[in-house]
Amino acid sequence: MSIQRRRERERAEREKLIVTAARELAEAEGWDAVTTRRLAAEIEYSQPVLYSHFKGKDAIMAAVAVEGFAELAVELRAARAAAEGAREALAAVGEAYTDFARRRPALYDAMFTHTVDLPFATPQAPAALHEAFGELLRAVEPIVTEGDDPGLLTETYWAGLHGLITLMRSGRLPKEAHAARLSLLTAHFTACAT
Amino acid sequence: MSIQRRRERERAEREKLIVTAARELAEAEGWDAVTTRRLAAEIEYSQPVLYSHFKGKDAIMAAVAVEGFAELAVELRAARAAAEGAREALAAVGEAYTDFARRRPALYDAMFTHTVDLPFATPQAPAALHEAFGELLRAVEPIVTEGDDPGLLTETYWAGLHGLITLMRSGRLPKEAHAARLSLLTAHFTACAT
DNA sequence: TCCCGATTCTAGCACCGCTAGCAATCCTGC
DNA sequence: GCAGGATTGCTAGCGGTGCTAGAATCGGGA
Repeated sequence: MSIQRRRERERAEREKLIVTAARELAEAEGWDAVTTRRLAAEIEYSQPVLYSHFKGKDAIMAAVAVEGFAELAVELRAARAAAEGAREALAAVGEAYTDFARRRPALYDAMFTHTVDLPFATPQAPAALHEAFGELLRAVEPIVTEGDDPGLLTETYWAGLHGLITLMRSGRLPKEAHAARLSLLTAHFTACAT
Repeated sequence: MSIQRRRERERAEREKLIVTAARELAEAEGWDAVTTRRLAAEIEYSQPVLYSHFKGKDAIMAAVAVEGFAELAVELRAARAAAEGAREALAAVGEAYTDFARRRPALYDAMFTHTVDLPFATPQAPAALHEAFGELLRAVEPIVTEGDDPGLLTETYWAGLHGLITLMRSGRLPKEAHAARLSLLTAHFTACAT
């Protein structure tokens, strides 16, 4: 009876331990440093236990990514709540988004860059993912002009943010002008509105 | 004398062979299939010859990427030349860009996604890279409103295109609405201009 | 106390990028 | 024509990867 419960609890704890260790290792040294051997050593278990919890390394990254979506949603919401007008809110959310990516590059990679076996653009996607996208949506909605689809506009704005981040992070865009590019992007999405 | 020449020529031919084989293999089966062993087998030489031409696998990818930049520049120029007005030209270039990425995903990855040891945002960058960016710039320039920097605006528009492509390719954005998102992006960059 | 089942580990597979050191080849000078 | 020497390309191997089969160990129930 209770023994079963205890085992399930311990198992859940160990799963959490794996995800946390993977995330910390990735944030400290990048995902390349997160090998199954290294991760196993970190949690002080042998390699195969990882596979009794997750299908493979990708699934572990996916679990880390889901954590990230929840945190991103919180940060975006805070940024939007702190801003005054609609334009300011969008700018604040854009800055919060790129700031999240800058502060947590490994987490961002798991969420948006790495190939990871998560359902994305479907209702089956994790709730945290929908929440994060919803925060973006709520920031974009007020500046939608008639005739435009809010969802599509949000996706497009999101793509702009994501493009800025990835191109900058890979050295393809100079870091210095990031703020200028970001405000250009936001300005062009809010222009002609209101 | 001439013997030296012949050797240099043969060496250059083999180098070209490596790059071509890498590109074809990548386009046919993706970059994961391009292992040094596989590539060596493809060119019918042993593995270490690759390292007498290139510092490593990344350098081979970089060489493939440079080929891609040249081709992209050509396609963007053609699209711009075929269009009538400034807005139509930008839309055409945007479509040509995303179409290039759709038709040549592996090439696009080498150019814009993969970490590759190429100088990018500096004058030392390959000429083909500057040409490709120049084509984008020439499409954006006519729609720049006063006060905005054309270079920065081009970078921002480029980031939008790149974000749309990568998020769509990784399944994070549904493929169906791509055309709608692309025209939204272009519209928001041309709005309030002229 | 003993046994059985679940759990965890050891050992190993096939692959990766990359390199040291040897063998064969080809050009040069006698 | 032929030996000597540099160059070239090969074989073999290193340390690493993700992942897994099967042995061993541990815990709970009879």
